Amino acid sequence: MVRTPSYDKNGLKKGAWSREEDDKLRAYVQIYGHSNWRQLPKFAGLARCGKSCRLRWLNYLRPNLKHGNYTTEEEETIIKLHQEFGNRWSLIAEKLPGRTDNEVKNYWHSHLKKSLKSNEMTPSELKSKPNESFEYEKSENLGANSGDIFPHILESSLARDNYLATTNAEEDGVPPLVSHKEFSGDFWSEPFLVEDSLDTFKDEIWSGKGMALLLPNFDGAYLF
DNA sequence: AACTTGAGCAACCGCCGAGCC
DNA sequence: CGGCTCGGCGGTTGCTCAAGT
Repeated sequence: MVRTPSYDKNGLKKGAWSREEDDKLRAYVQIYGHSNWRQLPKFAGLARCGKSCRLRWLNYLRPNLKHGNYTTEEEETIIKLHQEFGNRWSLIAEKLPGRTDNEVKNYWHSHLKKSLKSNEMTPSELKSKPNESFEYEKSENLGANSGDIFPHILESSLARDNYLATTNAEEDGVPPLVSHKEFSGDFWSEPFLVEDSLDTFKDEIWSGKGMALLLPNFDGAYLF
């Protein structure tokens, strides 16, 4: 389900994100924010491009994200908004709290698109006939009323929940990240550094004369 | 049991527009 | 005004795994 990690010619890592990288990115963004995605990986100690970090944050690490288990209401909203806006996934995702454009897009392509292609029924209509067999795959030419699509979707959602149960950091026995507010106070003698001062800050760290930057890691701490 | 196929989804790629100099 | 940088977006790809043969 994830790409094999590899390195490009610039030494930047590509492919699946490791738990450690997730922790680093989450910690950094929650402390500093993400005013500059291009510079972020450098300061966060990640061998990733800014775009990759941004995508990972937006699609997976951002707080309040929902995964899997699309409700009938959400499915209907997606269908309705897609009719209205077309492939404007970010626009559609805005109307679905906790959902990302990437997730909506994937859900559309893997579930709703082919469902609607062969069946004009709404999700609620389909769910009201849960015992009908799932036939549309075998009978693409049958058109409307060719089968029950959504039981298949729900089954898939449950499968994804199982997947999440084993990969979700919090459910993995990892404590939730301390919020930015909780870091204020003793954690930083200088809690927030503006972009300009970061370079100096970093230089001092690398030269060994500065203080160590401790970012929270759930197995300890990151030391720059 | 071994192999094949297809679904599902995370992540990458390339383009575009906004903002800045 | 033109060039550059950056963030955002949509399309596509690569990989895993479950189901089917």
